[in-house]
Amino acid sequence: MNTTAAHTLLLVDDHPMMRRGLRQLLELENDLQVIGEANNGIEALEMVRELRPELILLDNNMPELNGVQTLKRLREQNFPGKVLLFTVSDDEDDVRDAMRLGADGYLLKDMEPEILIQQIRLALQGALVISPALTRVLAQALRNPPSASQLDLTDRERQVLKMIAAGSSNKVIGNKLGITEGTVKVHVKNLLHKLGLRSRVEAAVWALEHLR
Amino acid sequence: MNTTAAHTLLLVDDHPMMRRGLRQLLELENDLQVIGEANNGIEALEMVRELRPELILLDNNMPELNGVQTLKRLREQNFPGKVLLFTVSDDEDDVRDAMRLGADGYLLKDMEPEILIQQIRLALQGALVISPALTRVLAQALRNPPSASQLDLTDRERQVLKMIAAGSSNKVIGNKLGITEGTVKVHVKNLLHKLGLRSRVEAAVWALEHLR
DNA sequence: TTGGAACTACCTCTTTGGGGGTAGAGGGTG
DNA sequence: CACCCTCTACCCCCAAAGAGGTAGTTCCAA
Repeated sequence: MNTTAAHTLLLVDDHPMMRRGLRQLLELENDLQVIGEANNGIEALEMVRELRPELILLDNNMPELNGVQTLKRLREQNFPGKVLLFTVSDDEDDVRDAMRLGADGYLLKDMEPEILIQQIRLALQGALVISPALTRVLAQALRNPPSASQLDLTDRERQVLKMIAAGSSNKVIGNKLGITEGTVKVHVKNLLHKLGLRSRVEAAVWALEHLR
Repeated sequence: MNTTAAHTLLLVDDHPMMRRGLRQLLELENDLQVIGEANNGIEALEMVRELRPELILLDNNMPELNGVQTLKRLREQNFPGKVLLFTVSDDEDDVRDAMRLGADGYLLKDMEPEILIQQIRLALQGALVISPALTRVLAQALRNPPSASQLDLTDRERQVLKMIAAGSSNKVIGNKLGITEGTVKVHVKNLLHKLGLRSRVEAAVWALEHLR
């Protein structure tokens, strides 16, 4: 035991096995204490209110509420602790959104466990920790500041986008939403413009990688 | 120690942290011994030749060679051990392909670790182990036998499919492949028919979920 | 109250996509 | 050899997608 109390951590990941691996890894360190695990963003927000962890390890790819969206909510609620994105995605938009929303770090899951421990300690000391593999992505993100990202889509556009990603045609989408095909085309047009994409296929791919 | 030697296992997953969790979990059991870890299908095939494990835990979603494709290669090489798919995907086609290719089990990553141990032991005894959550999917798969699945696509079709999933138009694909747009349309037509899909968007989604 | 954003609907226009067909060249294989 | 598969290329035809525009409604905030 150290003279200071152990730092309290919350793990957020939709894979129990991943949480298991993390917890067992972290419990070997006596200055780090996992005080909770959440399956998704919604659960995480609830647990944060009760447990007040010092640091949250946040997966990005989760159902209900993804990591970036969870981070946004946390900051809106003035959560005072550290938040580290810990995910497989090295997507430029995700990284940029996370940084803009005030993440304390962005670590990739393919890193060595020992490095992860080290980075968590640095983050707890107030450092901004980023996987070295992301330097190119960060530079790129700085070079393209005018990217809108999913956060600027309207509800309707996000709804249409999800249906595009499900493979639906404009006509089918219109029927399901109770609006005309023409109106759907307007939403598609606008959403493509906001995201800087050129076709619904690109939109579908983008949606699968960024939504949920 | 038991009177019999421990069973030898190979872990195949592209996430070091997931392997870590699995290994630490499995090492608590003295009848199970992890003798190797592979990052992807290619590595797994090499390690199998050297290590001859009794059982392989195989993630499906991996770069280079996915789980189902790795299973196919293993069976072609007459690998005598057990092979369990251990993945997040409950996709009907993946499950069906795995079963057709002679998987000894198909387990979902959201299961409880204790259950996983138990299922591995059953598999080693020769049982066919399936996550209960897959019963509906299995029934569905039996009801739709005429699905072709990715395994029947030609190399060219798979190549075109990947470019569709990258958001490329037929014209762009043609340019990149050095063939006419018309020929690309032929490949798209054939590939859509083989996969039972109706548009390139559906194909893109399918590709993202099944390829790599 | 004025302004703006979101959602809706319609218009025209061009490009792209997808189904159907035929067919030739090259590579295996029974 | 004949047969089959793959890849290539072309044809026609029609549906779908996407870019551009105008414009009405509602609702919220300055």
